[in-house]
Amino acid sequence: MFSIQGGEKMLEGLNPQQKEAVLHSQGPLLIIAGAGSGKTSVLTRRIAYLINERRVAPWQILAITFTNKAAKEMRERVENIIGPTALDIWISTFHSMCVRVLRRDADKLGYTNSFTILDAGDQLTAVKQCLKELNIDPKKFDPRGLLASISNAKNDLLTPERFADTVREGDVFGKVAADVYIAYQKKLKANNAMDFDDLIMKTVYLFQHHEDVLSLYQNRLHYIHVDEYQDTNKAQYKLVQLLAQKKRNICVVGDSDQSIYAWRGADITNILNFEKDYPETTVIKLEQNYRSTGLILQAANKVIENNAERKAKNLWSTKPEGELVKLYKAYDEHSEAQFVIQQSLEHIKSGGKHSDIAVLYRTNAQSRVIEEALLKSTVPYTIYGGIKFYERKEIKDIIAYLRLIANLNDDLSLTRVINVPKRGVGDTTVGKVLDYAAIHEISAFQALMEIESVGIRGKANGAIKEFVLLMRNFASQMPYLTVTDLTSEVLKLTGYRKELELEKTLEADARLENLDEFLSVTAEFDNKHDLSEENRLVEFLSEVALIADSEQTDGEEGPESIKLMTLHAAKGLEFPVVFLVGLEEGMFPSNRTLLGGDERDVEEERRLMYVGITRAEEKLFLSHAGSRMMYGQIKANAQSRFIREIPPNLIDEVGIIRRQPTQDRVRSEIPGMQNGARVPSNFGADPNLTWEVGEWVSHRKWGLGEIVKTEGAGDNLELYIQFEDLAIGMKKLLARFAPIVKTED
DNA sequence: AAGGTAGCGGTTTTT
DNA sequence: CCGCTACCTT
Repeated sequence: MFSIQGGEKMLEGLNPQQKEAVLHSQGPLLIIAGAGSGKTSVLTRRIAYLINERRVAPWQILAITFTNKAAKEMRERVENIIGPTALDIWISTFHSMCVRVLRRDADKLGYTNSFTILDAGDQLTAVKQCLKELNIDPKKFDPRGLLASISNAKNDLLTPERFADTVREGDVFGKVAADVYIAYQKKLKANNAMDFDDLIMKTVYLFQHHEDVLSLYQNRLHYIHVDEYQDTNKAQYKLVQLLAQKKRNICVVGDSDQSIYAWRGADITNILNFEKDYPETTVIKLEQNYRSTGLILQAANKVIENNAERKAKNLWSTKPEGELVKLYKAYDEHSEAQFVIQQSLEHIKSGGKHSDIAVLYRTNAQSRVIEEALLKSTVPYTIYGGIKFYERKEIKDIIAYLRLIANLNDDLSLTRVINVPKRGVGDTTVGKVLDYAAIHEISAFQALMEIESVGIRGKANGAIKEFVLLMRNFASQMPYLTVTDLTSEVLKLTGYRKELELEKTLEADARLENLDEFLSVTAEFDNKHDLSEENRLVEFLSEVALIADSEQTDGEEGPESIKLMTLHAAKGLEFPVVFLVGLEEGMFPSNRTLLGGDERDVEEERRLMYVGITRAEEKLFLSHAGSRMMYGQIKANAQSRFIREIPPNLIDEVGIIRRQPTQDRVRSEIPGMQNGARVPSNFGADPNLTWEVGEWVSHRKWGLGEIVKTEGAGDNLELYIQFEDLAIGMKKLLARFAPIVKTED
């Protein structure tokens, strides 16, 4: 197994720079890997080489990635070279790695080792609760903004106290953020919960304050690899530095031109300054691109050249020039979608596969129009991201139940489920319980256990007693049940499933389906974990918390479908045919960026464009729409500056596709309105009109209806309208607000 | 306590 | 445009 021939084989087909990167096995190594330069091959072969030829034990190697998907792929590829030994290599994302460290030693930081992990939604809820407690008006201080400040502070390794010190005199928002951060962190700790940023920050803190823990990992990990190093934030940077400073065999791979995560704290200077941090660094540049045809690559190079803050680099390729980049100006977003379909069909007709094709856009919302068009076509598709499985209400509910069972003192989960399904325990009751808990410094669940002293009587009292009994039962049964059985029992005994079954609506059925889907997730977990594992439930919950939703579509993805995803989700992937849609000023670069007026933000968007272009292997289609519905209004956007940055000689411009009738447009062609005019949106009926019984009107949402009765006058005029659609029936509307127009009978 | 409605605000991007 | 929230009603 450990043969020298193996070593030669490991270098097979690599260019000199790639070989050097594989063989370099002492000291810091910085690999500047351009798009499509085969960096994954280099990384995997390097790891295999260390094990096979340098006889490094697999468990002495750490490889950090940013997504679970990348970790999985890396593990598979190393395994292909050296066999199952690869399973012992510590390959994981930053976050899973930190969870593993913290599950062992979080008690040293005052948390229990079974702490729960909060997702974005939970974080926001927690912030809102803090605002309430601190009597801060969420309208004046946007909870999302505050959360972003807190998150930034954590990425910069600022504790609440240190963050407060950084707030400048007169910075009102900062002052509030500092107060909220303190309350928020206190709340999380009381709930034994950590958010995503905590996972990294607390691990760094643990290493900095517990020498023994740090040494354990420093001594064990002889070789450390970090993929996508340009995406690391300050906390991640520090973490890597702490781990690597003893053995100093640190290999980082990245491309500053593909840094697209500044908005979540990624600090491009981490990679730019790597050589300063480790003066003995060897730098290897991988500039040969093996992915794209010549003209596509030229287009990418030309676009990225417009960035001022950048280290010069020029990707080259020996591939043929290939086809010109195709540019389509569509009439509107619907014809843009039609264009994608037409071209896809053409690709199939000429012998291509659906799976060759990817449609990339700036924001998830853009997928809707394209999906609607695809639904009516014969083209199979898979959307990545978008509506997220783990963000659905029913899934969050059942997870909250499981969390509560794992930790009865988890107030955040408790408040989520105490009245789901409806038990007659409303806001008022919950408020009293929480007040009582706060005064006595106990958890909400403990307060529920002494509900008599809280002073809740009647229906709520009985419901709470039943709830407490149920939860305690679950908690005591937890060690003997698989996660699947536990989940089924919860759904049954809480009446959650029953309630949905009785609803008999399409929506309820979909929710039930999702719950069944969730049960297959638990079943998969149970297959891999023995009942004797004490912390199974906690383990399951952290696994679920760390899954990125863009990854979870994987299992069920139709192999023969075109793929729709955001540009961010496409990073690291490649496709023979790529559509970049919505290339308009205001869409991409986005309005936020343009209004912000910060040139560095535009540069980040440009890097995103660069990422998009370099995903394409053979064909690249760019498109933009002359007009587009945005926020309910038709907007005409200029073509994106990023298109203009591609030299015209690389572009093959294809004519405008004529507008096609769509249902949306039919709906706006109400008699009496000018064709194409906008349907009233934010305001009600025309105030100059009078409304009489017997007249027919058209309502924006409910369609045609007859006025059967009127009440009041002027601003208070109320119309009783019997709508044609029986499912809608009669409605009472205030004429001043109702989005209605008159029709000619 | 629960259900409905008007008003408001929001849209990046994700571990 | 859609979805969420803060009220208002029952």
